[in-house]
Amino acid sequence: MKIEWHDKSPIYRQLAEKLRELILQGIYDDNDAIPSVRQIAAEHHINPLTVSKAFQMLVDEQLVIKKRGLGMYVGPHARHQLIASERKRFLEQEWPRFNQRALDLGFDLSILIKELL
Amino acid sequence: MKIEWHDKSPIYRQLAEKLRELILQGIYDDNDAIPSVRQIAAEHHINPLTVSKAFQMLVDEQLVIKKRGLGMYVGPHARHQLIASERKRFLEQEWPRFNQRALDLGFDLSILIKELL
Amino acid sequence: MKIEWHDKSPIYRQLAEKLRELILQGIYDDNDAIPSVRQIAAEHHINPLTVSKAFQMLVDEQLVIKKRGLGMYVGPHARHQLIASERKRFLEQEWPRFNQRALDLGFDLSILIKELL
Amino acid sequence: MKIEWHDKSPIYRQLAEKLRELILQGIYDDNDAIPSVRQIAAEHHINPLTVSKAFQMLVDEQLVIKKRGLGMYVGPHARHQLIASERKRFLEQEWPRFNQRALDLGFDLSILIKELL
DNA sequence: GTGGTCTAGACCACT
DNA sequence: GTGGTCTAGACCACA
Repeated sequence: MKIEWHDKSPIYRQLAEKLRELILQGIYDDNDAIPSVRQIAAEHHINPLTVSKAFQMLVDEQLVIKKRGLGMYVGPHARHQLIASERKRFLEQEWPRFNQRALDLGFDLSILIKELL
Repeated sequence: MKIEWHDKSPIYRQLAEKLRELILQGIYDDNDAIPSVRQIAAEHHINPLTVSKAFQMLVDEQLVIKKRGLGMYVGPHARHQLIASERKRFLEQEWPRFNQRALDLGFDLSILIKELL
Repeated sequence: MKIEWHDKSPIYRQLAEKLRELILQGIYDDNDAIPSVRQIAAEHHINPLTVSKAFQMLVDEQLVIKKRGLGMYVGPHARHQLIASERKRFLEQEWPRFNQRALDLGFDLSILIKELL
Repeated sequence: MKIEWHDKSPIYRQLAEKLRELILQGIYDDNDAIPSVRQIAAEHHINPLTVSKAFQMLVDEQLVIKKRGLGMYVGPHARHQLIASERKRFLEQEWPRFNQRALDLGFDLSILIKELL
């Protein structure tokens, strides 16, 4: 879990994406507590405000719940919800776009897949 | 060849990407002259400096050659070079990343492909 | 570190060259922060965009690294890299060209050198 | 004698420099006729106006003489004059600058020269 | 605070 | 005609 400083996507998005990944993989399970803003900020040498911004994204997506005075917690059905929404996005957006791209470059995906096995 | 004004990616990148596409498709063939900065700027209601910035990217990638006082020309092996580099990037970066992503979400790509047919 | 306004070479190149020099001499050491675009612009009475252009060159050469929202930093091995590339260019290009030039004009370089001592 | 279109120095300067070189080496000797503007323009696919501009530089330096209705001729003492001025420039400008540059990069010119032998 | 993008308009060198 | 450079000023995202 490293931060790419040299640009690309903003730090707070990188962080949010990584937290989503941890939830998706069940490393942070439903209802688990999440490390505090300060903890994460110190660990990655990030400004705490930036960490907050990442958390806010997750709160807005209802993946994470703020408990006043206690900290952040993974939402009760966060994992299930995350898997569902990601699968939807994959099928509707990533897959067709990727498929088209492969065609444009003259690749036959079914052959590429067979080579993987 | 339209500019998406509300896109997140800057105009000059959009423009560069579209020019790459035109070269890739052979619409601008090797050694062809490319419409002038001012022409493109007028056509799309863009500032000439913005168009210049797009061209500069392509010159840096050696897809386009400047001839002083004359204008921009497609590089001698631009198309071939472009196809090669794109295919390389696809195989080394996009394909593995996409494949991993599908696995994480529990998709079997070979089944998805069969459904396409 | 002065700007030559009446020089043939553009300001942004002069500036880039001067920054390279400062890195080469170790005045800006590896990983150091570099004065901000606005600061340099104010100091030399240059437009910030012009300064940006200079920095962009250095970023492209991987001598300088951008940290989003924070500023520019000298790359981790910038100095070493700079010395190596300059020495290479000297031996491969400047030295043979200069040598040929001296021969054409009928100079014996080894005599010139002795006179220096 | 090739033209570098991809930038660097302007075409007319490149051409003038190359003509100077030919005179210096005695390929165009004193009082010789020089190929016409049109001839050179056709040979190198250059605009005749550009060739004229190069000639004008040489005329201004009194290396070349225009004979109305006849064409361009190498000046009567062109070669001698050229060698003298180039040698002067070499000693006063190129040599010290090159020497300093070598020092900055940590090269010992006298050793480099010995290796040439 | 940082840099990134875009504009409008000016002036320049080159072909 | 071509592109290159520079300015002044605006607005934006990011940390």
